[in-house]
Amino acid sequence: MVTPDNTNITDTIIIEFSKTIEMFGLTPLEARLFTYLYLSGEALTLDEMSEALGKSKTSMSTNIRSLSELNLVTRVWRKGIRKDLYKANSQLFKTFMNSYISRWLEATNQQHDGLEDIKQQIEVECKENSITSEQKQLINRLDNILYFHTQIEKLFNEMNQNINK
Amino acid sequence: MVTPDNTNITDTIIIEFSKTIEMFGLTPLEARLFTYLYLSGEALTLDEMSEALGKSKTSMSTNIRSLSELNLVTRVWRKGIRKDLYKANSQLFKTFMNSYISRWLEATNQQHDGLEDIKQQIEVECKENSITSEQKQLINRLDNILYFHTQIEKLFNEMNQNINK
DNA sequence: TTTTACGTACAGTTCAAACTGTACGTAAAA
DNA sequence: TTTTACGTACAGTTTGAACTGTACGTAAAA
Repeated sequence: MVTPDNTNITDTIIIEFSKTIEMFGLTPLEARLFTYLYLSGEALTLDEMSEALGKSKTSMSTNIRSLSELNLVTRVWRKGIRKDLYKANSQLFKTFMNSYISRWLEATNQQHDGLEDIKQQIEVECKENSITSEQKQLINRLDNILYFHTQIEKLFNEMNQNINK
Repeated sequence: MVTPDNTNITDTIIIEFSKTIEMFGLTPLEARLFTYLYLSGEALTLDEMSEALGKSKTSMSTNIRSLSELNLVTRVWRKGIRKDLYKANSQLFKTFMNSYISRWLEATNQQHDGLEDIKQQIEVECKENSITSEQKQLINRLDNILYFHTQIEKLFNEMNQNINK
């Protein structure tokens, strides 16, 4: 090896770090794309990413959009350049945690509401008919599930506070 | 509606609650299976689950095994019954959080180690050759990534303490 | 012992998600 | 204005995961 070549090492880091990022719910390609952007340190065009990762430009477009909606990358403007430029947000912990917590809170809130609706429905039916012990048990379980959601929401709200304090 | 029929309501709960459970990284079927077990309240056989969810027995076997490895369901022994019986662990929050945190810690530890190895490798190479500014930047990014892992591990360790206190 | 009933390994199939290439709309450049 | 360069919608293709049925190993029952 005469000239120093960082390609191998960079690739290895990408593979390894992408595994961690996938834990945050990203697809393998989203993860690879983010890591590549992060390591490169600069804002890149779709064509550059496409070239570097060996994937189609369409795929880059789709995946960078996902990352953008998750607030993990940011579009950058530079005068004189017509192409879109994207860079990875560099505050890893804050960036990923905020994104992750938001998704959890949004999703659990949604499902919490859905389950509350179901509970209403049960209560209406229970007034009309007599309650079987089977129904009683179902209501009990449903209450536990609702409480479970409350606990999750509490936990993630606290995390949110801690991370942004 | 003459006879009270909980089937519709139960199905709706399964659909809704499964969405929440999927957030913990379970597949749709794993989620449905767990929810069904949880709502039924009793220990069930593979055949009963297969019948109830309309999926093959093989599929039940595979998925119940996954849930078991995640410590979300427990195998139950009852004398005189040859079939395997499984019940859902009923302490939802504790059960899911412990399972989830374990997976995060295990995974991030693993990847942390992998990245440390890469760092060693870089340091060896840097002694042999002179360090380019590009390499310097790569090392810096890698350090940030390693620190990111440290932060995640710290966070989940703290969560673990809080949940089991 | 033989027979029966069970769980699961494995190969094949089905289905959904990931990915690509083309073709189009749009906005800058000429 | 026309031309060029870009991002992306969309249809088609590929790939991998989910799922099934059969066939087997094992242990209880007869």
